[in-house]
Amino acid sequence: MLTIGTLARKTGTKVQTIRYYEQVGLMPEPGRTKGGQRRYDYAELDRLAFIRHARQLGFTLEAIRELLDLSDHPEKSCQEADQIARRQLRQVEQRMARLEALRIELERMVHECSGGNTADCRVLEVLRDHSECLTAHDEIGA
Amino acid sequence: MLTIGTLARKTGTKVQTIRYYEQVGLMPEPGRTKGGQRRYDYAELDRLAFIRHARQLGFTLEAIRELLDLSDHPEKSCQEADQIARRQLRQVEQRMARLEALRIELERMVHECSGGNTADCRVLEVLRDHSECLTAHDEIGA
DNA sequence: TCATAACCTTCAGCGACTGTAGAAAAAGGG
DNA sequence: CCCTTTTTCTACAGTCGCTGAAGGTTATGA
Repeated sequence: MLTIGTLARKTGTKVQTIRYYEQVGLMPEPGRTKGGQRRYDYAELDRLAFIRHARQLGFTLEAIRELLDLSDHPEKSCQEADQIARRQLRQVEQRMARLEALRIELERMVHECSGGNTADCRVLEVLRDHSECLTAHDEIGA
Repeated sequence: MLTIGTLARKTGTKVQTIRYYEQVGLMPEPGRTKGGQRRYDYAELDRLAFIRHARQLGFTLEAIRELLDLSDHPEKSCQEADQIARRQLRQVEQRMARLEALRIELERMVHECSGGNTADCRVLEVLRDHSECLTAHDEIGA
């Protein structure tokens, strides 16, 4: 039987995060000691490791919920899990494309900065005048 | 004199967002009609355009606050603005590197999926067993 | 037995918005 | 001038995925 702290250490998770996962229904309500402390078994450790790994790959908690559900039903088709992963891959690719556009623009800004005073700072100038941008970067929060 | 809605349309911002920027001190408190509605002039339009453009380039509101402050003081050195932009560039590059690691892992997952049932789904399998990963992806929220 | 480490619940806060409710103001047409 | 519609107002709750803190209780090892 594992305490929440042990579980946290083994998975690189904060204790509060585990309780949070329980609160939002990603982790089951575990057994308790008669004093009210949570006690976990290895199935729950595996589940948490799964969640953390999926988080590291950028899956949202909602997507992880679906993946866990699929994982709990081995007779279901793999297709759904595959689609969730593909969706995630597309999102990562899109984010990368957007970041690349930003990177180019930022690079141009800092390379053109000659180091005078802000009155003729290229960085500020570009920010002031969008039309100076080469690339379109319309969406915020890439 | 521009209404908040006009300002919103001209800059591609939501009306609430403009009010939010005012609340957090990024936008000044504008003049009001005797009925209490906000009225803006072109200086405020420029300021909002600057903010939105910087947001599109991924700058945080805190960084934008600094950039606006520099922009308001043309006699200051350009160096600070340059450093903020360089910092942002580094962050973008770091995020891209992390996303690239994720992309590789996700691609491998979906390519290996053969389409059976979830019992032997590669996607779920990789998520279950971190040791199957080629790359390290330790930080969450790339 | 007792110190202290780990645990408990509850709630607030982060960043950057977004949405909603309910009311008031402005603008345009008849 | 009146009426309708659109816009604006304030205030507050919700989003995502945690994280931290306050203040109290339980478990553990010496």
